[in-house]
Amino acid sequence: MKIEEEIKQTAFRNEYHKAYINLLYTSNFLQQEHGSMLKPFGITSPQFNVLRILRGQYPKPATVSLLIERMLDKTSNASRIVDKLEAKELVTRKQCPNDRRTVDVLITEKGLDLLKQLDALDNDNKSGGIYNLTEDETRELNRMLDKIRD
Amino acid sequence: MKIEEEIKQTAFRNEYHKAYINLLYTSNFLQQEHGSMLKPFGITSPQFNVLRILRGQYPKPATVSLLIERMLDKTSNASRIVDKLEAKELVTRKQCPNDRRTVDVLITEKGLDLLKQLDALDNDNKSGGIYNLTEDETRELNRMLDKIRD
DNA sequence: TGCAAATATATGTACATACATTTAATGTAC
DNA sequence: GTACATTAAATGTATGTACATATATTTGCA
Repeated sequence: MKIEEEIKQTAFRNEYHKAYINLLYTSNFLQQEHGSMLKPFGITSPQFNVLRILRGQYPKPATVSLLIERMLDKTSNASRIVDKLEAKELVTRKQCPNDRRTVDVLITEKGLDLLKQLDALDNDNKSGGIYNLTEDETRELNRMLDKIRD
Repeated sequence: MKIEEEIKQTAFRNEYHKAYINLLYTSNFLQQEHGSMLKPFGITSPQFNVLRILRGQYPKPATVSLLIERMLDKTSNASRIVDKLEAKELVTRKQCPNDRRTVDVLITEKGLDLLKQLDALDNDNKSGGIYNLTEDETRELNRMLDKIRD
């Protein structure tokens, strides 16, 4: 559906304004879809992102700083997301002996298992959303998005 | 900066995955920029969006349902955003006499003034962000985003 | 050495989001 | 015209975001 119909606005100031709204709206759309996919598994989207970063490091631990550096939303509160993951026993947290200011966060077996389940789902789901684009369009989209943030 | 450098990830599973992350990241980037522009004026981004919808209706009032229908994030909580705007005297709220379930929300003079100030800022700021694209690119971006949500 | 600056994480607060539930008013079927 | 479903808005609760501040530790340098 065209963005005009989605938010029932017939006219935008110009093509740029429309693209701006469209970008935000589409991002929300994708995040909500992803969120409802994760819901049955008892984690939220930010929690999932942190788990994936931790798997990328595994079997090494990650510090909270490293998580912040790699999270999509840099200003979010990594400490509290790790709190939630720790409560679900998907990660462990212990003070690092070398530098007692930092904390070693490590994904658990349970966390790795959960991600494995979700990987399987992802592989079965290569249609819709971003997959509506051709590979060429996807490359073009990446180029334009990088340009927007320049 | 390329998305790989932004989140310090050297490899993505494929171009689609990269575009997905890039879309979410760029949307956050734009929203944060916009949020800090609004901050000195004492309103948040969702509050601003509601004000704009109300100006679009002015001098007619809008119901909360209409706000939800037109908001970028459909699942957000319009009632509570209107609470905040009412506390700042940017909108008024009164029960509708025809249908006593609904509420008439109306932007105040103070609200209209605030938007006018922000309009001026917007006009002085037609560079950077989405304006890094050419107009052709912008049309192409709109087309691709609509396709993603199909 | 001693002490200020820098760093790593955690905490506090206001606001927003996601989603379930509640309350009140209206519409509709019988 | 009463009973039940529907609709509109508000409220409750858990989580996340944005930003300021606090606490502990380490670093660096006078």
